[in-house]
Amino acid sequence: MQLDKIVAYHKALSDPTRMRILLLLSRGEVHGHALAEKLNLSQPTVTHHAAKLREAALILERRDKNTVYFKLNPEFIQAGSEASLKFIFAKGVEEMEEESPEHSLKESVLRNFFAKDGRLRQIPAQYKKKLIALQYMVEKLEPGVVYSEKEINEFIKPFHDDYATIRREFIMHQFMYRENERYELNPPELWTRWENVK
Amino acid sequence: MQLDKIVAYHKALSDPTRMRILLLLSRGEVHGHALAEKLNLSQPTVTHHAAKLREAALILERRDKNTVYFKLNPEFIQAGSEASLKFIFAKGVEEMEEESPEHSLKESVLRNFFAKDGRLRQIPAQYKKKLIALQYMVEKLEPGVVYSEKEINEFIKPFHDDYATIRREFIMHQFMYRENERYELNPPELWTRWENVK
DNA sequence: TATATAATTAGATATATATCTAAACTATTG
DNA sequence: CAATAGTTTAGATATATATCTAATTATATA
Repeated sequence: MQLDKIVAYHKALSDPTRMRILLLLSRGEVHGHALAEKLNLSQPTVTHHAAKLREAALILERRDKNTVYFKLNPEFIQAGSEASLKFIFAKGVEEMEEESPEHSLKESVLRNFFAKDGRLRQIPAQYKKKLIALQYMVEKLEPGVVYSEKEINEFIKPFHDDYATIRREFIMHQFMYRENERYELNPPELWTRWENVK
Repeated sequence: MQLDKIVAYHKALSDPTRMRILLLLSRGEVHGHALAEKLNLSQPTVTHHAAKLREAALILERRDKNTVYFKLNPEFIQAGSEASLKFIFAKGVEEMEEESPEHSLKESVLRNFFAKDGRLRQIPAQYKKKLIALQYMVEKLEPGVVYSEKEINEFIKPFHDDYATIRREFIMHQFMYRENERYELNPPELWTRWENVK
């Protein structure tokens, strides 16, 4: 299920009146007039909420003579709940897409911004290019190792004198995280990817 | 969990931006600035959504220097989902409360509105009393039996001549339901209870 | 065919909320 | 202490929505 559906599901359930309607329906079919009566609401208000619940497929209806009977659609109520959890906890299911022929950009940045001795001539001003340069450097750090701020500074200095700015950018774009002066590489899934920049 | 909490839970999840924040957090801690950047939103907007998620206890925060890191609170995300389903499907858990000393009212209505031969002198105008009279009659029907409209009319006639009105009231207040001219008693949990009338 | 009943639609109103910019606050750093 | 960076607060705006009354539609009944 995709974002919109899941949001619609929660929107349908995010109103106390609609929740009470569902509770009333849990004992069996109830018609519109009876709902209005039991909730102390006008019938148009019930129609309004019924429409919302119907759009989210949380209730079913049948008509007999003039009267419309509502009942729960339990499968969909449950399904929405499950889809929602799956969506949130779907760690990295859908993010490992492209890695496409933008290699060319990467190569040109590495060629143009880094000298033969490996020093960074200047910090790229263009966002995409800056991310490429940062990622290039950060990939030379050891995953899992905890660095002190001083060690990070020493690591950066051979690339560029303005180690403070670069260290900050490492944090800013999620290449690293920091806790009590101690720095550690983030898993690559967390990095802000230049491939994803519009 | 009570209504308000459950509604608050779904409200927190009923916005696409907040859903995307949770998705980003599912890979690990992310700080506010990075969220704003990845979602293309201003930082105040991120603060706004973070507050909503925090109020619903769906995320946790830690501060390091100037930076606030967010992460999921998975237990509460799951708990809300479960509580929500339990609430909706809690058939009749909490509705079997009172049955209190209002017996007096019931007795007085039965005494005053029904003659010794069992006929209903008149349909009570007062809502509460009308419900008492209707329930008294309807309790003489057999649960599970399917009646034709004609049979219902014949059943009512000994009580009162205006069987059409009374038959309609049976449906209206959920004592019975109707499908294709066939009438059947509803389970008592569905009846509109005079005990619950304000 | 006229009346009655249940539901829906239309339109109005009031409240809520998602977003932004600008200003203020809180640490951190030089 | 001055400047910087990340966050939060305040205030404005635009959109969404829960509710109501009045009018309309749909179906049933006399």
